[in-house]
Amino acid sequence: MVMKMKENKYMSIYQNIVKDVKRGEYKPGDKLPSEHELAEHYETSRETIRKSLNLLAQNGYIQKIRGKGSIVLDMTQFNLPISGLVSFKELSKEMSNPPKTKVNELTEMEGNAFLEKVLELSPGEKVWQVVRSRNFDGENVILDKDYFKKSIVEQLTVEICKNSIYEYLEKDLGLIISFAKKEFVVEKCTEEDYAYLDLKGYDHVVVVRNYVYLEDATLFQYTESRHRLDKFQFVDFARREK
Amino acid sequence: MVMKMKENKYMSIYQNIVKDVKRGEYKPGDKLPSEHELAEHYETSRETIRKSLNLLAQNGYIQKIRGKGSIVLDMTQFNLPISGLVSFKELSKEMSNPPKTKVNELTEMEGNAFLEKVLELSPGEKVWQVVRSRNFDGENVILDKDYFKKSIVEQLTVEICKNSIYEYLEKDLGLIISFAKKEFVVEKCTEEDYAYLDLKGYDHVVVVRNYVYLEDATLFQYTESRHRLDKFQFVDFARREK
DNA sequence: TAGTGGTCTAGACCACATT
DNA sequence: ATGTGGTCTAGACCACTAC
Repeated sequence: MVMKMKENKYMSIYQNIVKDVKRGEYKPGDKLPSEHELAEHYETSRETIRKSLNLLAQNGYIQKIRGKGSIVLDMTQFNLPISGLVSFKELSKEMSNPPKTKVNELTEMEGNAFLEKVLELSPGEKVWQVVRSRNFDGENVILDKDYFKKSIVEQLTVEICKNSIYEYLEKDLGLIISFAKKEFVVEKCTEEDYAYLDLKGYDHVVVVRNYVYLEDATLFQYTESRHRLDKFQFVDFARREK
Repeated sequence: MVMKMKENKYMSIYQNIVKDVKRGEYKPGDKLPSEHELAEHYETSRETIRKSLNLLAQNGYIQKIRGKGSIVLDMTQFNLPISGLVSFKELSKEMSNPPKTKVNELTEMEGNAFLEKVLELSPGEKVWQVVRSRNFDGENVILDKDYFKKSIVEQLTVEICKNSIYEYLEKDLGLIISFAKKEFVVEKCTEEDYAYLDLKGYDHVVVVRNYVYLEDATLFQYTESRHRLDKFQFVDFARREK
């Protein structure tokens, strides 16, 4: 779960309670102390506590019930909150057999008609193209095609692409990813899929199209993640918004 | 987008601004009035306005930028917020050629080993099984298998299943769905898929497993939605949580 | 009746962007 | 310096649950 270290009071209280839940201090089915008690314990106001608890609810840790209290949910039911904006690196480091990444292509190019459309490029605008395959247990099962606006990401090296591009963007460039739109669809394999993936006879792939936006609402990245059918999985935790 | 009519101030302000955005009162790229101005205009406190604006941001209508203001996003980019908990009925009514639903099976049964596990049933507990196929343009492309705990949904008729079960649950039974976990995966077709779907030669389906919880955090429904590969689509809008 | 979470207020100070 | 959104406070009243 992506979570910045901010010294906000409500954020640190949130992280504190998450820790308590993970440690088993609070077990599934238990009730948290009331908001009033928590406010007293953390020496803060109730509204601040409520901010922390709302975060816990959003992320599937608790369920708040009016008149009763906040009940700790069974997070193991929601194993791996892969949902949302989690990057490949964060995802893979939780796995026992970590995958290997191979950088097949890293090219600076002008946007073609397709890219101009999906990245809202101005004519002639330059982009980085990164094509990587993800190897799990000796098989290439995911093909990631990333496109970044060069006006925002000026430099990119094979070394960076081998590790986490997002780590580079966030830690080194200071870019802040804010929201993303994902589209899931199944498509026939392309020549590129045949070239870079071990398809094992499958002739379709699950394609995840990802449009990523920065804090100032500018679109800066388009990614196509192409998964061999039998290796695709996605988990989503959705809460009814209030 | 599911949105209850509550007379909460922040909720009605939210709905008001949504209407303004949809009417074109505010256009993509425009800035909303500042929180201070909105508070004055709606004769309320700034915190209440902030609640409304946070809802707008969560649902992809605006992007809030510190020091600058709240910018209206281009919702057409995020066409159909299918994300989250939207039901089939809500989804289908937005389509030009509405699909037909056929109820293949409606049976009251005891939970087998599989259901006991996914629905956390006590031994011998009864469930409703509903098997429906969704017909788009003359082809059966989705097979929905729903399981409801009988202790929560006592009665169920073919008539209800033909329309929206959720409408019945929420409007008639007063059940409130609170959150859900979805799993996406691709699987080989079963005999049932061959029986109820027009598979057009495809031998795999996209399976969406859906675990639905009520307001008091009790699991009450398990659904398996099986989509013919070429007809599967899912859109997700994810915002980095704060 | 007492305790819980949900909403709302009127202020305060802060971090950031613009001028 | 001014204006913006982000955090935080100390209260208030309400709706719901439990006893």
